[in-house]
Amino acid sequence: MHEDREAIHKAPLFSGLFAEELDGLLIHARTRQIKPHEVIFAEGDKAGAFYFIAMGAVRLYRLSARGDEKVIEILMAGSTFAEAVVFLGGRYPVYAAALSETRLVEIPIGDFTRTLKANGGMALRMLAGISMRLHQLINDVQSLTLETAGQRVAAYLLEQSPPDAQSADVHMVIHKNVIASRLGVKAETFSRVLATLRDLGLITVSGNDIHIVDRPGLERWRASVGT
Amino acid sequence: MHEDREAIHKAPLFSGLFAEELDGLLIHARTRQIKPHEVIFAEGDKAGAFYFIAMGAVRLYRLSARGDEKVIEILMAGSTFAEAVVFLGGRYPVYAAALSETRLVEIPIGDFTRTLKANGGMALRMLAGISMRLHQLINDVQSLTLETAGQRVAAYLLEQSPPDAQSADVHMVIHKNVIASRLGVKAETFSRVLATLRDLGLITVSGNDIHIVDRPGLERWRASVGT
DNA sequence: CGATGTGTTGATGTGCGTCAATAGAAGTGG
DNA sequence: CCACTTCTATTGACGCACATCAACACATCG
Repeated sequence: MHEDREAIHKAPLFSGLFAEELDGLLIHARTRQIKPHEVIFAEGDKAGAFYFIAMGAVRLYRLSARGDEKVIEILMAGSTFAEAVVFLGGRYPVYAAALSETRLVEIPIGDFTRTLKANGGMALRMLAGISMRLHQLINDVQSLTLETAGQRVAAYLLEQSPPDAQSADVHMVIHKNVIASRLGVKAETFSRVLATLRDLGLITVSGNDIHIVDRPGLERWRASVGT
Repeated sequence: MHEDREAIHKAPLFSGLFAEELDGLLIHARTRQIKPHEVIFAEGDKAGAFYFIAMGAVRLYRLSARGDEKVIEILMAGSTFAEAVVFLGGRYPVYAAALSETRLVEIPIGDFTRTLKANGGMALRMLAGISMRLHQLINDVQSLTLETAGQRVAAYLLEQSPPDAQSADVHMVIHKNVIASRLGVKAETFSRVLATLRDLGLITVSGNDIHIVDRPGLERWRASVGT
């Protein structure tokens, strides 16, 4: 049926569904091809669907009154987003835009509620997924208020690499200003932090590839200084 | 059965339950009396229960490595909290402490999952509740990164009063440093912002009571300046 | 009435944003 | 394949919003 049917079935939210249930959900689904920077939906838009990312990447963000942007979340292929919108009065609470050439599967929320009610397991998986994002946001709030810019950047590098490694490589697929905004930091500051980490011999940078030379050292730096 | 049974039934999460279902959930519930400042659970504690506030108030917070505190949420009587913990690997992601003399109903999560699975409506209400808090946290993240301290304080005053009123009264039941932390601001700064708003004739302050003299003016101040 | 806790106000410091200039990297077209 | 534009990233100089440190005013309470 859908070209991305298999990939969709692997998404956490849908993984427990029977084939027929999934097909039912996808009956009215359609594929959308999105160009880089193209806006998928705007904050305040009437929400009629949620999305699965078959290919590409998406950023969710908010705009301030003055037009400044804060990236709330960066999503890669295989993720779903805006599922929770079903419960938020039918308006999207954020903007969504493509970071690169992206293929989305747009799933109308139509009778999604009914599906959820009928399928207890799916409701639980959705609760699990939303709870994790809740937890993530709590972490964000904490680090935005209690940690320095340096600590947030260090934390980002650390969580992008396996916890128990002595050294590791981080490949930044997306533009640095997007990552910076996600971390609640200006691009310039992000750049400066990487520079000091490089000068300390904790990392090496070449283009979009960061090599963490001394992971334990980076952890220590994060805990102690952060500046 | 439970002395607070009626109040519990009014909580959003439980309002749709049949009497027997509620009773089933409360079989193993017990009441806890908590003194001001007493810690209910700590971050990282093994999570065995969630809570209903029958009386009093509770703050959820995080601690930084240096011991600084950020209040994530302030909860009043009639609210439930830590429901989502069922889906978070069994550890509380925050601290919880009483703000005043407080009576809690502690509900073991034991067969909560089973109840959820059986009762589709309850799962949906829980999804709705968690989604709202998700939305709230997105707002927090945005205002922490894109708004000034003054704007956050103004926003707080505005959301504590009816939207369409010309003037209004805000009674601050809890200590100002707790509110300040909730807003991501130091107590001194909170105090200073209130002082400038007073000097501008937008509010008057007497003890824990704030009178908003000119709500539209406060909205305008928030939008324009915030400093 | 001292003691302890909570809020206000002043003086000073600083982390990070802002503004600006430059260097690369990448894409475009002849 | 090379000029030319355009975009992203880096680095420096500077300023400001807010934190920090500190002194004081006022409560409340034993």
